[in-house]
Amino acid sequence: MASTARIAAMTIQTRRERERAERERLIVTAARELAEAEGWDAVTTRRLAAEIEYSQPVLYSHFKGKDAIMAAVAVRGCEEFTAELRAASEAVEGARETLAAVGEAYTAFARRRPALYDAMFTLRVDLPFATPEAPTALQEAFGELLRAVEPFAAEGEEPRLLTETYWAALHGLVTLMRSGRLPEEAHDRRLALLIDHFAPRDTAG
Amino acid sequence: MASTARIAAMTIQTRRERERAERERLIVTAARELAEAEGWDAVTTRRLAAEIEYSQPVLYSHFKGKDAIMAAVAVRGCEEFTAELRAASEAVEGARETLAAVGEAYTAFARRRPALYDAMFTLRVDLPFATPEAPTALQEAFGELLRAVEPFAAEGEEPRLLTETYWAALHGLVTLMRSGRLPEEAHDRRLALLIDHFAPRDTAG
DNA sequence: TTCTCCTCGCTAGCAGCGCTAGGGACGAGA
DNA sequence: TCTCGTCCCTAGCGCTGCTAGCGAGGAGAA
Repeated sequence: MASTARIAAMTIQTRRERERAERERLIVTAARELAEAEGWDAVTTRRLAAEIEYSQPVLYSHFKGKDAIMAAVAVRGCEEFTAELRAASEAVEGARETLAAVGEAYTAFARRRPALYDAMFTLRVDLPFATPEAPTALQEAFGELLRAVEPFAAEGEEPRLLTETYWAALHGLVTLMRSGRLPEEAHDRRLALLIDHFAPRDTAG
Repeated sequence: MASTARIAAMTIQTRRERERAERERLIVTAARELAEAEGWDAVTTRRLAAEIEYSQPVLYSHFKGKDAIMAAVAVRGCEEFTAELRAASEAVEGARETLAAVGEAYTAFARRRPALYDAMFTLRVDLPFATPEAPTALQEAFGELLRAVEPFAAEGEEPRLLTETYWAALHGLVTLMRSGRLPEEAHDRRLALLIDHFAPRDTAG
């Protein structure tokens, strides 16, 4: 009896935990969809609560605050992002082609999923970066960039730093364009220039 | 009599316009100082109104809204920014050294005046960019960059596009670092790598 | 000089934000 | 069946950007 009672208690608890986890996923998905559809400004706690058909305080029983929800969306986004970079790099042969493919995949992702990109790389969000505690997905995304850039690190250049620089350049292109500070129409040519300068046509590829 | 009356009216009107202009400058300066001291989040209309010792609605008689105030701060910032880039480029000789000096001045400005930099290049602000209507100061800043990058445009490369690309790279370095996504400590080395890739050591400079 | 009008800056308030305190319903376990 | 504990909701706080509408005070006319 005692054992069945404990088993029953455990199953109930298990079910509750399962339901809670499900609801948490629901929150993250809703936040992401709302952000992608109408931008992060439209993602208010009230709106999000209405979307998941719960009251506002429920959000705070899952996440510390709005930032934490955005961070969760960002982590999910990183997984997709990594997959796309990987697919792009695996679809081509040669170091130069890989660098180009990754660069194109990067900017394409940012333009296709601006809200996701912002959560990951633009907005202030309490996610650890560039430390061992950084989310795995994030580290893997950086790893994909690293694999593409590494072949072009000259003697004595640290591949990590070169990758960070390439990443920064891609990020700059994307953000300046998205904020209207660079005209969209020349994006492909700017990207080509960038790639040319990291992978000169007469070397390595 | 009629003419003196009209002259008197004109001087009164002139004085008022002068006072209005002065107050407008006061608003912009206060906004800038507050932003530099405590960040843009601290620049609320109430706080700003208190700072200039007027009530909130006065702000709206000068500017359409908070965004317009930030845009005004940004324009002022551009003037300083341009001056710094110019000073940096004039202080050195040689194309490569100029490119490096401008790059360093750029990132140094962004790190020393983060609030100003954000208003100019990061935050959403209704300033026209990359069009003939863009503020003169902005166009001059770009011109300084262009002068530095131009010598490194290869045959058939458009200097404007190459400049935009270099700008984007600098912007990416700065923003990723400022948001904690790139470690500060390696900034100089990343910047050096970037410059190396835009001005190869065995050419032009 | 007096009166009228008009300009200008104020008080007060709106809708919406992120976030939280506290109570009430409902189910679990005795 | 009763009690206890969990969970979620209502209501509200202090803040945001922004605005309507009034009242004082100076400008211009008589």
